Formats: sequence, C-alpha cells, structure tokens
Amino acid sequence: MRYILPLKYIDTVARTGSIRKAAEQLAITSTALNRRILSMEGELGVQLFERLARGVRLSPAGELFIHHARNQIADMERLKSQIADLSGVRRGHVSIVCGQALVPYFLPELISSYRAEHPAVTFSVGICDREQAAAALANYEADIAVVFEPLINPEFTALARVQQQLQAMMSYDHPLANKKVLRWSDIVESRVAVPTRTNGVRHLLETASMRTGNDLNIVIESESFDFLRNYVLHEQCLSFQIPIGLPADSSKSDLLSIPVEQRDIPSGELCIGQLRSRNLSVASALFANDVVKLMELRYSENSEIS
Amino acid sequence: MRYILPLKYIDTVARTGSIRKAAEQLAITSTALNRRILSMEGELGVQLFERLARGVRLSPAGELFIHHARNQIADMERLKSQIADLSGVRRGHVSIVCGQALVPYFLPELISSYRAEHPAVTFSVGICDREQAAAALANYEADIAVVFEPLINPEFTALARVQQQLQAMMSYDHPLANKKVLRWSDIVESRVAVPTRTNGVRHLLETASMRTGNDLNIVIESESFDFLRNYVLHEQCLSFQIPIGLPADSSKSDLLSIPVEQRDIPSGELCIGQLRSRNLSVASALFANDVVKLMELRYSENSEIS
DNA sequence: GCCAGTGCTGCATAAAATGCATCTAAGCGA
DNA sequence: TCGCTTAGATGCATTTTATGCAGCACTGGC
Repeated sequence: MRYILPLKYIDTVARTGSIRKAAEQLAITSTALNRRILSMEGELGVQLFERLARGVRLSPAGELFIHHARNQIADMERLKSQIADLSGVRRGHVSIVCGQALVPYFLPELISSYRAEHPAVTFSVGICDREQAAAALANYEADIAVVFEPLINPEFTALARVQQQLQAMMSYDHPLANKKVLRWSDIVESRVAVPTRTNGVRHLLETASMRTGNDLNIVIESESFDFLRNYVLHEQCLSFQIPIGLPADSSKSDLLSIPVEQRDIPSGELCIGQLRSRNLSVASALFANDVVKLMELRYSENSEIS
Repeated sequence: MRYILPLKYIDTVARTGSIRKAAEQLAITSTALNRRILSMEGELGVQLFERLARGVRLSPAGELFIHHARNQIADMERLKSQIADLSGVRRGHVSIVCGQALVPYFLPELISSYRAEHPAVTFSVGICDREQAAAALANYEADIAVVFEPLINPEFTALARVQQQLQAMMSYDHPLANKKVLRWSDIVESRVAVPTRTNGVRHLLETASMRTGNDLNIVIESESFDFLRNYVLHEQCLSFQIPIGLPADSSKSDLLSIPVEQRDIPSGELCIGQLRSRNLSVASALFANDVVKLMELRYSENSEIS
C-alpha cells in the first residue's frame, strides 16, 4: 500500500535507530528517507526524532507517533485480511511469540491443524522469555503472546489464563521415580537442572526457595528446555516442565514426569494475551480463539491432576 | 497531513456518492480523484465502489475500507491532539450530537466551563433524534452522543447511563398545579403537547399509552421542545420534559414541572455513548469524562425525586 | 430520442520524490 | 590535540508521479 509507506519508513527508522541503516533496509537512499522524515516533521510541526551524533532516537512526540503508525500499519493488515475474506479466501499472517513450553507439542499441533483449514494463512513463531514477549507485543512485532507466568503489565490484556502445575522430569531409574507426587523436600535433596532466571518455571522455583530458605542443588542451568531435557536422560537429576510442554500421552515419553505438590509450589499461570486496545486481524483473532479453546479444554478444570 | 489525503478523498467520495461532486468539494478535478480511486483499487485488488449510472456506491469491500479510513483519520486527529498536548496547549475539537433536552441548560453550562479551562478546544454540537445520533457516530461525524432512550445497537458503547423520570410541564394556573406527583389518569384527562415520534420522551408516552389502552389527548405535536414549552405558556395543557432539560433551580422557571409517577411511566435512560472500539481524542475523552461526572453527580442516586 | 450527468482515458504539464555529490557536525582513538 | 569515521542535512539534475484539460462512452429520465 503506497499510502502507508511513509509510516513504514518512519517505523523502520525508529527500529534501526539510524536513517542510513533504515534506508538500506528499505532499498532507497538515505537522502530520500531523510527528506521524508523532515517533511513529515514539518507537517506535524514537531520533531519526531532527536538527532544524535550516532543516529537518531525517538522524541516524546515520536513515541506517540510511532505508536500511531504501528497501529495503522497493523490495521491495514487487518483490513486486507478482511477484504480477502470477502472474496472467500482466508488469507493473512499470524505472528506469535511464546515461551519454550509451547514449542514441543502444543503450537506445532495447533498451527498445523489451523493451516489444514486455512492454507493461505502463514505464521511466524518467536521463542522468547516473558520480558521479550511483552516487548514484542508493544512493538507490534507480534500479534499474540503465549507465556507462562507473564509479567504484570497494564498494556496487555489476557484472552485466557489456565493453571499449570509444575512437573518434575526424570529418567525412569531415578530414586524418586515411584512417587505419585513430589514434595519440596524431595526436590531440595535431589540434583536439579533448571532454566535461567528469565523463565517462568525458574521463577516458581526461586519463589519456593525464597519462601522456605532451602537452596536448590543446581547442577545445570540452561536457557534451553530442550537441552535440560536431554541432560536428564544422561545424569540422574530432576528437571522441570509444565503440562503444556509435555506430550499428551505421557507413556510415549522417554522421561518420567511427576507433578510437584501444589502446597509446596503453587501452580503458575499460562496466559495468552495481546496488546490492549489493539484489533487483531481476522486470521490472528481466529487463531487466538483456537488457542484459547484448546488451552481451556485441556487445562481449565483439572489442572491439578497431571 | 499529506499521507492521510487518499483516505480523505475516498471518504468524501463515499459521503457524496459521486466522484465529480467529491472532487468539487475537495477542490481538485474529477480526473485526479478518479485516478486516485482507480489506483487505490488497483493496489487493493478489489473494487471499492460500484459504478452506477448516477454516481458510485460503496461495494462490500468499500464498506470495510471506509470504516478503516475513517478510523485512521480520527486516529490522526487524536494523535495531533496528543502531540499538541506535549507542547503544553490542550488543543482539539469535540464533536457532539445530542437530544433537545441537553440544549437549554446542561450542555451550554458544561461546555462553557470546560472551555474556561481549555480555551483552545473547540466544539460542534448537533441536535438530532436518536436514530440520527446513531448514524452520526457510525459515520464518524460525531465523537460523542448524549441521547435519551437510545436505540439498542451493538456498534455503540455507553460511557454512562442515568435514569430520568418524566416531568410534566404546565403553567402555574393549570388545574393539576397543586399535585406533587402526576398519575397516568391525570395525563389522559388533560390536553397534552408532545414531541414527535422520533423522540425518546414521546416513546415513553406511547409505551404507556399502548400498555393501558388510553389514548392521549394530543393537541399539539412538534419536533421542537422549545416550541412546546412556549406553547404551554399560552394554552392550559401539559407538555413533558426530562430533568436534565429543566433548570437546576426550578423556582426560576416560568413553568411548573411535576414528576410523573414511575409506576405509570417508568424512568427512561439518558445515555452518553461513543462508537465502540473507537479511541477518542484527548479533548473528547476529557470532555466525555466531564459529562459523565456531572450526569452521575446530578442524577445517579436520587433520580426519582424531581 | 434527446439530454444531462456519470465515470473513464490520452496527452501535455506541473509537482513531487529520488539519487548523486557534497557539506557540516560530533564522537572516537592515537 | 588532530585526524578519521560516521552521522544527518542540502543543492541540483533526473526520474517518477500526480494533475488538469479535452473529449469519449455509457446510462437513466423526460
């Protein structure tokens, strides 16, 4: 869309923090881009960017403007998707950010079944921690975020929340393997492999640790759940996951997972959210709706039973 | 704003229903306007307008587009108002539509006191019936509507509602002048001067009339409350008004107003609303907030006492 | 069947955006 | 302190885009 172009230009400059870099990305000369910005500033009568020696930075007015611009760009996408809908084809793009727990089973299954119904809809999936997820929504880089234990933020609105009881993962020959439920005392006496501090699961563990005064016996810390999982196959220690990150049929797994007593570590919240007061495209809204339905179907009532 | 221009062009064409008329209004040639529309349609790959012999009409895709366009135009206004806010001046424009009851006291008082605080904010006030109010909001011609007994419509969202008990107005020498409360039987036995059917007050009267089977003894029907009011000064008959259309100090009035028993004619709802999912400009939002506060202060709890 | 009114098109012109070469200013390192 | 590099700004020629004029084809009403 031609008429949206000025907004995209400014958005790119804001993201790159440099007119020249943005110009390169946009495949035009820095001169042209520079002038567009100057003329836009002229029309508004306000400086959108502060000029620094090493580039540009959004001014307060620019912050307002960029929010507006991104909103309009997103709105345009939504409009195109709606118009495409009229012609019978359901097109569009859905951009998601999520925590690692969604990666192994939940999202792949859901997206593939969604795409089976709507083949013209494309997806981008970013994996990140809770803070980055919030930033991605705020930047309009993502339409939807699905995160465990989200940071409280008035800018975001939750479409659904479900409780997720912490699960301990171990090999079948682990000393605790015969237990039905793990207590905090079991955990502190075991070696554990845990995710890094930006992660929601780690956050729950830290909270329990603070509350009881018991330190965890951490032998491995990694940002990758996949790595932790693989490590537990080799050394007799515990790792942790939430139900949504486990296979629906637990018998098929090469690892044993046992729920952790809720009195010791309370359930965390898995939350799907979007930027408040933002209108999602048809495709995104529909997909978000599917996520909500499946989340609630699987984890709404009986989340305390593994 | 240059980059919004294409949207304004299309908006104007949609409003006038003719490219040539719109072109005239926009002070360009029809050729230029025509081409802009063609190119926009080309980019979208959809016809925005159906071409008729006598002009153009929005196609389904055009309906979607025009909604988007008006939203963006309004958003731009909001942005400019926010940016102006940064520089310390609270500028902006507030466009209101309302029923006649707001005309004599409520809105003039409130707007003048608002403007005393924010002299750079300008107002436009349209007087219309409930249906027109809904249309004005939907067309983005008005930001806020204040109407009595609004038509139910999922497109609109109410910022506040207060109950308004019907008041009968009469001269001080009217036979019913000594009553504290009027009953339906009093009304049907009197001559009455009533507003036209599009009005909310009339709607309440009609409902009561239907329910009881008693016809009103209508001697004058007028769309102007002002006229009705003046008429009651000359002939001994009843007219009707809601509290918000009466002076705060009733002793200052040249007419007597007596509440109508609620069991006979239930209170109607005075409602301030906006288009759902629309972001108001700073000025509009602030003013709407003032309206809500004053409405609730005056009429929230004790609306049954005149 | 005319006529007024509509949207659309070819061509010349006006306006705007772009690119190139260049300028000025500010941080960085020796 | 003195280059050196990098940033955004600017003058000018060029390309691209938008506009206006004259005229066309079509439609509905009188």
